[in-house]
Amino acid sequence: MAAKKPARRPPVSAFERPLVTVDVVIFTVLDDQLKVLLVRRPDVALDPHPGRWALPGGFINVEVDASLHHCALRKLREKTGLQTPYLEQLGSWGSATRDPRGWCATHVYFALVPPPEVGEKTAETAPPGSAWIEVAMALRKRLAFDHAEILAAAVERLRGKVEYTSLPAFLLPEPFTLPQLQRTYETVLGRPMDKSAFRKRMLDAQFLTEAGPIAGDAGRAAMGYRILDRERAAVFPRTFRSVEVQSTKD
Amino acid sequence: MAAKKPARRPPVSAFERPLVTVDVVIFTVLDDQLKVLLVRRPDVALDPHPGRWALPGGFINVEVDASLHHCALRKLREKTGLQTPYLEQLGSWGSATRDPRGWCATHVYFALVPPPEVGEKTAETAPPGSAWIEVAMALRKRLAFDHAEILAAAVERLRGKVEYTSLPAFLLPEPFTLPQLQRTYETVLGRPMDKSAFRKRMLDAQFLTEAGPIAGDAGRAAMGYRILDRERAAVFPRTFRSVEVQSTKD
DNA sequence: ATAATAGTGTCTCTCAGACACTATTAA
DNA sequence: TTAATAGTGTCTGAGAGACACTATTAT
Repeated sequence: MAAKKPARRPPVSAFERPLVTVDVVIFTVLDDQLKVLLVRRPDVALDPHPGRWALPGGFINVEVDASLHHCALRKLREKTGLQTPYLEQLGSWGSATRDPRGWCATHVYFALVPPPEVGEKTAETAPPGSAWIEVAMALRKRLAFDHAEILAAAVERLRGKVEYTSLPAFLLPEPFTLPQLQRTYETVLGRPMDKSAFRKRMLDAQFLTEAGPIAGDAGRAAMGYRILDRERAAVFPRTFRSVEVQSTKD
Repeated sequence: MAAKKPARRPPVSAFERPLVTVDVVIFTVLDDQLKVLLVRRPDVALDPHPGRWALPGGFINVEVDASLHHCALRKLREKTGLQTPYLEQLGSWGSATRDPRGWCATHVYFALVPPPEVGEKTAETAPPGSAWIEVAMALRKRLAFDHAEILAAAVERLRGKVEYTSLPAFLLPEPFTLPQLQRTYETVLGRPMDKSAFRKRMLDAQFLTEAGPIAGDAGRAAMGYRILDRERAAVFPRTFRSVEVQSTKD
């Protein structure tokens, strides 16, 4: 998609154009913790929030980005090298005051990726200037712009959808086992789940396909699975623990 | 929120700024049909889609719009005069090709409003140049830009959420009765529902408050209700007919 | 054999739907 | 008294959770 030089056109709108950015909230599960990829803003005085942690993102490049979605994929690729993440639009945040440089609207995506490959111990495998940070800790930091609010919304959306979808499967490298998947659910939701109910639910939802047994460090080998359709998550007919969720409403 | 004249600033981004618009998908139930408010684009040659039906919306005005949300509220107010609708962000659509005038991103909101007040027969009470159009018919029209795709996404989101939330309550003028609310659910979803299960579900969800009996045209008067919290919809622990929804998956 | 993990069977409780029932109002 | 609508009671079936059970592997 070659971008042509914009030809001369009459002005299409009397209004000043806002700044337009795309940010990506990239989640993974690493060391049994839900983590998010943050980048450090350049430590120069003319940057809006020098040295602060921020979500990866930046201005739309109308010359190379065919669409918002492509722009998000590009930024994700630049940060993680990944080609086929789970990527979903989260929403947009725009106001006169959220960026000191002017009226600015950002389109936010959220991505689920498997943890980075590591040599020995899971550690600093993030690109330079960026880091995988545990979500609760990230929320405690004073992030740049309104990124704390955006991150909170992303975490809420993730936790909410995990209650009734197969989203955590996208946080694992394939093939994975059902015990690994259950552990991922438990990490994201922060509570233990019943093994039998969990397995029934996953297998009944028909979104996995067997990929041969996988041996762990000890005990019986477990069946490996792959996601049938990486384009969309499976939706379960009920949420987990719907009863308790209701009763805690009071 | 007085907008000051933008002072001279150094350029903050080397990139050309995209066009930024806000569109609103406004739903109501009128004559037992789910309808959407559409506006006719001006019938002049320099308009991108002259004479076509489109979603109400337009460019952000950085002088008057404090935020995207305020912009959506303004457009809604301009079209319907309503102050307290249910308003939720649907998503954003942006690409190099969706608007012939240039790279354009639109932030789409969807609103649920009670039907317009009418003198005698429900009919043309929409503002000039606009009309309430039944959703299936609107989807069949060749709308301006990618508004057909956006409308389809809005309808899908609405129908999806209606299965497990109290959203249809925002389509009725208050106070309303449970039979009226059930009829609204049935209109939106296009299928009949069981009265007993419906009532149990609504009352158990604790989002309504009694507002005195309301007499209909015939038969016993029904209890009127108001929404307790107009800022958010109630979420039910299960979807309606989760069993059948599952079985139709095959 | 034992420890460790994977995977299954069974019981119970809750809730949604089906549907028949009662209640209230106007003519 | 009847028609029309509002509202309730009761039964059933499906599925989630609890938890005890069996299965498989390495040492």
